[in-house]
Amino acid sequence: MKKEKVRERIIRVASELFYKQGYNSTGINQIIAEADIAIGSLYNHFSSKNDLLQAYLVKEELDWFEGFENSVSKISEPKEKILALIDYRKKLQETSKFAGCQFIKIVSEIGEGNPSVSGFARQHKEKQKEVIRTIVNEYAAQTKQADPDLLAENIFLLIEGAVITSTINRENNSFDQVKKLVRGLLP
Amino acid sequence: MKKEKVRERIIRVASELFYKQGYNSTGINQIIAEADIAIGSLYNHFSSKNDLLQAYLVKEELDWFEGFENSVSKISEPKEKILALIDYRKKLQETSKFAGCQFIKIVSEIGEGNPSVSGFARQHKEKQKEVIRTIVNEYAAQTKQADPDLLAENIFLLIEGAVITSTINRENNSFDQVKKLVRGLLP
DNA sequence: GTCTATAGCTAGATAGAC
DNA sequence: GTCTATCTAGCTATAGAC
Repeated sequence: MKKEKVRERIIRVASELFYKQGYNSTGINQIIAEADIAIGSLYNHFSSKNDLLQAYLVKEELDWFEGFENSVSKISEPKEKILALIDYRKKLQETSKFAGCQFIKIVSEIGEGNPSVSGFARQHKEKQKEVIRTIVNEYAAQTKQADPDLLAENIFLLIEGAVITSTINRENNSFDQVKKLVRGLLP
Repeated sequence: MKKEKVRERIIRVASELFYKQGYNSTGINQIIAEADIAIGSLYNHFSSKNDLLQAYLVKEELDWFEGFENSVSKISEPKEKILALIDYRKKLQETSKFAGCQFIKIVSEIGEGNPSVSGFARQHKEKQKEVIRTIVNEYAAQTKQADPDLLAENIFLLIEGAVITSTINRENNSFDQVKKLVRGLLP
C-alpha cells in the first residue's frame, strides 16, 4: 500500500466532513486540524474551499461507480442487476449511517447558488439514470417490455425516493419495499 | 386584510431566505435588512436563529397541508385525489422555481446535527405518507387491492423521487412519468 | 512545500439608551 | 419593543520565514 500523499489526505478528510457535517458547517480550520497539516499547505494544494468542493464531488462520483461496478460485475441477469443496484444503495446508507446521497445533499445546501456544483450533480444523476436505462433495455430485449424508458425512469425515481426516505427515517425499510414493487414491474 | 405584525414579517422573510438560500447561508443581518427591522427587535421576538428555524418549519408544515386541502377538497374519487396530490407537488415546484422540499433540504443541510429539526422533518414526512395511506385505503375498499400499504409506500417514494429529481433537473417531467405509472398501479 | 502569524471580514448574540 | 453600538468568536485567505 502506497503511502497516502498530503493532497489525497486533505481530500479524504474534507470529503468525510463535507458529507457528514455539510459543506457550510465545515471550516477550513477543522479540515487542517483533522488532516494534521498547516493552513499554508492546504492552500498550496487547493486554491480555495470551493476548489476542495470540486475535488470532493469528483472523488465521490468515482467511488460511486467503482462501488457499483463491484456490486454487479458478477451478475448477468438484467433483473438481478437492478436488484443489486438497489442493494448497493441500501448498503451505502447502512455504512454511512444514513447520511444520504452526497449529490442530493450538496444541491440541497447550495442549490443554484453555485451552478458548477448543481450542474455536476445533475450530470451525476443523469449517469445513474443511464445505468438503469441500459439494464432495463437489456431486460426489455428479452421480454418485450412495453415502455422501457418509462420503466427505467420510474425505477430511478423509486430508488431516489428510497434514499431520501431512508436518510430522513434512519432505517432501510424503503429499499425492501422498492424491491417488492420492482419485482412486480419486472416479471 | 390585517396589517402584518412584526413577528409575522420576520418569519415570512426568514422563511423565504432559509428556503431559497439555505439556513447556513442566511445570516441574521440579511434577515433584519430585508425585514427592515433592527437586530434588537429580532431578538425581542426570537431567542436565537435556531428559534427562528423552528418557526419556519412549523409555518411550512401548516402551509403545506393547507395547500393540499385546497387541492383535493373538491375531489371525491380516491384515484383522482392521488393524481391531484402529484399535481400539487408539481405545482409547488413550479411556483418555487424548483427549490425543492423544505424538509428534505433542511435535513440534507443540518441532518442529525440538530435532532429536533430532523425529528420534525421525520414527523412531517410521516404525516404526508399517512395522507397517501388514507386515500389508498379508500381506493382499496372499492377495488379489493392486494396490498394497499405497499402501494401507498411506493406512491410516496415515487413522489419523493420526483420532487428531488425535479429539483436537481429544474424541470417537471418526473411528475408526469410518476402519474403514468400510478395510473397503471391504480387501474 | 510546509510552517506560523495575522489580515480582513462576517457570524450570532448582547447591552443599554430611548 | 424598537433602536444603535458593540462584543467575541469564527470564518476564508494571504504573507513571508524557513
